[in-house]
Amino acid sequence: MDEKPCEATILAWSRLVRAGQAVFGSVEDDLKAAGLPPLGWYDVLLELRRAGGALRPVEIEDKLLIAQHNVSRLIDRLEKAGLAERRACKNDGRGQFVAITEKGLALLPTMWPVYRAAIQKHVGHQLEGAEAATLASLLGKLIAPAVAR
Amino acid sequence: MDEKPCEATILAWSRLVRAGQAVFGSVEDDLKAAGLPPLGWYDVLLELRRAGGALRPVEIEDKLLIAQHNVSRLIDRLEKAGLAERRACKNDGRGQFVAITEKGLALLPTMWPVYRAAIQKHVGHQLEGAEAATLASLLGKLIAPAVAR
DNA sequence: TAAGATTGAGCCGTCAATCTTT
DNA sequence: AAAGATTGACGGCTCAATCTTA
Repeated sequence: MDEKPCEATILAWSRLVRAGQAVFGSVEDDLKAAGLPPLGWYDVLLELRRAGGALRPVEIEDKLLIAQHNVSRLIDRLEKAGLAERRACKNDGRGQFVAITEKGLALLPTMWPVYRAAIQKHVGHQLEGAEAATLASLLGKLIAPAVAR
Repeated sequence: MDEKPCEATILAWSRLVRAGQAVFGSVEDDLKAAGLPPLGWYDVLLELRRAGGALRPVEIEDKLLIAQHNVSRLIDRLEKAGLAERRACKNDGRGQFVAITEKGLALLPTMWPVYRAAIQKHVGHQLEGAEAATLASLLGKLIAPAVAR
C-alpha cells in the first residue's frame, strides 16, 4: 500500500476539487440568477416531501449528512421563509418534527426546471455518450469509504 | 441540444458534489489533525515559492481563481501568522507585493508529507490501475468550459 | 449518562461601497 | 473612468457549551 500518490492521482485530486467547486458554484449561480434559494434548501424540502411531509431533524441529519447544529440553523431559515415549520414530537419529548408547508411544496416544482437545466448545462453538455456513467461510477468509488467508515 | 439531463448525468452531478466535498473535507481534516493550516494557505505559499518568493495580489487572484477581497483577507491571515508579508510595489503605486517569509518557506515541507498521504488515502487507494487517469480526464472536461468562458 | 436539539462566539466567504493610483 | 486593493456588514459553517428529556 503506497504512501505516496502517483501523478495521475494528484491530478485527479486537484481536478476533483476544482470541478466540484466550479460546477456546484455554477449551478448555484444559475439558481440565484433566477431568484431562487440555494441547493441546500431544495435538498431538505425534497426529503420532506419524499417522507410524506415531515421528518425529525435527526433524520434530515442522517439523510443529507449535515451536522446537527447546521440542520438546526437551516430549519431556522426555512421556517423564516415560510417554507417549513417546526412541530412538537408526541413520542419523544426531546425531539421535534419539521413539516413542509404549502409554500414549500409549491417551491419545489418552481426550482426543478432551473436546477435540471443547470445540471445539463454544466455537466451533461460537457460529456458524451457513456462518459457520464463512467464518471459517476468512478466518483462512487471515492464516496463509498466515507459511508462505510 | 437537450435541455433535460439524463439519469446518468444527474447521478454524475450528485456524486461529483458529494465526492468533492467529502474528499476535500477528509484531506482538510487530516491536515487539521496534524496541527497544520488549511489547504488555501498551502496553495498561496506554494505559488509564492514557485514565483521566486513574491507575487502581486492580483496574480494570486488569477492563478488560484480566488476573488479579490478573499485574497486580501487570506493575506491578512498569512501575515498575522508570520508566513507572508506585504511590501510596497515600486512600479505601481496602487499595487503591493506579497512575499513569503522564512517561516512560510519552512512550513511547506512540513505540510506536504501530510497532504500527500491524505491524497493517497482518500483518492489513490480508492482507485485501481488507470482509473485515476480516466477520472482526471473526465473531470478535465467539466473544468474547461469555466476557463474558456 | 446519553440523545435530540439549540445557542453564542469566532472564522471564512460574499456583497457592496470605498479609497488610491493610473 | 478603470484597475488594484481594502473594508464593513452580513450569511453560513464550526466549535464548544448548554438545555431538556429519555
